[in-house]
Amino acid sequence: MPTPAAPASSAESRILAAIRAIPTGCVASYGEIARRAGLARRARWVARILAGNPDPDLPWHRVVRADGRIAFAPGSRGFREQCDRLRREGVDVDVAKGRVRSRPAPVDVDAWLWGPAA
DNA sequence: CCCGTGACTCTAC
DNA sequence: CGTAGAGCCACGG
Repeated sequence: MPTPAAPASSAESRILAAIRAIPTGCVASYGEIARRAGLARRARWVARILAGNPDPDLPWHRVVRADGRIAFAPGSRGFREQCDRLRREGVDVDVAKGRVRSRPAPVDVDAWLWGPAA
């Protein structure tokens, strides 16, 4: 066998790579990550992978819903940690709404990524 | 094999 | 800008 820590599948590893590719201070949606990994319509799968992801270095906090909302339940531990991590990176987060506040989503950008407020 | 579940998304109202 | 409903997909019982 190659390595005991080998990825479960190439698809999964592509998803993880897409998440790691999100620049600091930016966020991307589950669906966009899936799309980038060549797996359209697999947003829920991305979520499932994140839920079981053991890698502490993975920037999971940069992944949010398509509308910018935090996927965790408001007030939950994951919710607070994600808000906190994003804010530390300079992302403008509306904690009350549980949503990333940013400039209007650019439709023409190849990467559906929101930057920190220019 | 059917059914319920979930860190989702899109369309309608 | 907010809620409601249906669609979607992988997974476990």
